[in-house]
Amino acid sequence: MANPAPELYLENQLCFPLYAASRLTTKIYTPFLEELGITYPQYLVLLTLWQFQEQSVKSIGKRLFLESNTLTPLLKRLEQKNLIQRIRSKTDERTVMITLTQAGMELKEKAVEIPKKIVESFHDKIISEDEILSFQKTLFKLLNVLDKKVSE
Amino acid sequence: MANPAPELYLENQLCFPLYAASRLTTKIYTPFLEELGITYPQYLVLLTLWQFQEQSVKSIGKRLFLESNTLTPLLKRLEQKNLIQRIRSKTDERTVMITLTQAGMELKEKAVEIPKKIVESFHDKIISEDEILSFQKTLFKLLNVLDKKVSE
DNA sequence: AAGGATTAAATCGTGTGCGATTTAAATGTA
DNA sequence: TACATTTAAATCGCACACGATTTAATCCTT
Repeated sequence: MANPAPELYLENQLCFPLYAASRLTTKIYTPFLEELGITYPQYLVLLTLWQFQEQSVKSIGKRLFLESNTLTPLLKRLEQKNLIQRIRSKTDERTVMITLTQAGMELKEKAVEIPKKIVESFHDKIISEDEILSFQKTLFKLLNVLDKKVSE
Repeated sequence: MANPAPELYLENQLCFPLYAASRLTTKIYTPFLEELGITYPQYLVLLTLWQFQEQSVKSIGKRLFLESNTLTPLLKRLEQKNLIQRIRSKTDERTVMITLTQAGMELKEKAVEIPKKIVESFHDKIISEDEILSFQKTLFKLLNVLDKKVSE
């Protein structure tokens, strides 16, 4: 038996390279985010707030595919860093609204530099701009399909 | 100011959809892996052992882009489930060799069914087979570039 | 052969992820 | 209006990830 079960080979998987690439890209972000004193998931939460302003925990979760069990502690950490405020809604006491503090809003100015630096550090001729764009397109399509599958 | 800093939009990021898609695909695997009594990272370790046989912790880490701080506790859990053995090498006492137990080898027969089931559950006409293949190709290229960048 | 440098695992602490459950508020319906 | 149902956060426990450090063994150079 030369090579049984090639369907189980790492290089034939889709999930494994997604998993590995996700972790490695996070690693690329880390030194830049350390300068802002935040982690990658915390950065994602701030991205949603910078882009969409005040939001409930639920709403942030929908955008990032996360739930309160992950977000609540993470948001408390952002609150302790004085970047956000957590305020229980008066009209519906079940929901907690998240708003940026002044410091949270100001952090955006520093964050704007990050994507540029990341892209610069990626001047690698192995992958063309076009290839990345069509890759990104499929990635978002995949994300959509996965989201539907998971919530079935 | 209509729409400041579009470079910070979630939909313009590459890392975010990777992060989300990775987590969602893991979620798709979970119910299948639960039947085998293992987690997704544990499944990946078993994949390397099924494919490449006996290996050191280091070697498994190279293939999965993980280090001993993650692998050691994970491997101890696999050992407790009686799926692998951890044996310190006689020729180089620094390295720990990981081998499959009989139960670990036999689990492969069950695992072979998983990729089929996943693919089946993905019969979604939004993404063609070709698109997935070229996506996978770019993904592995990206993984390569990232790995180089990270280890710089 | 001695001693510093390197290497492989392990350990430690912090921060996610997430399934499952709990708590409390709002909603729907008889 | 009562009361079951639904919903939003929070809580709990477990398993990763990973930076930083420690421990022990091997290698390298003189």
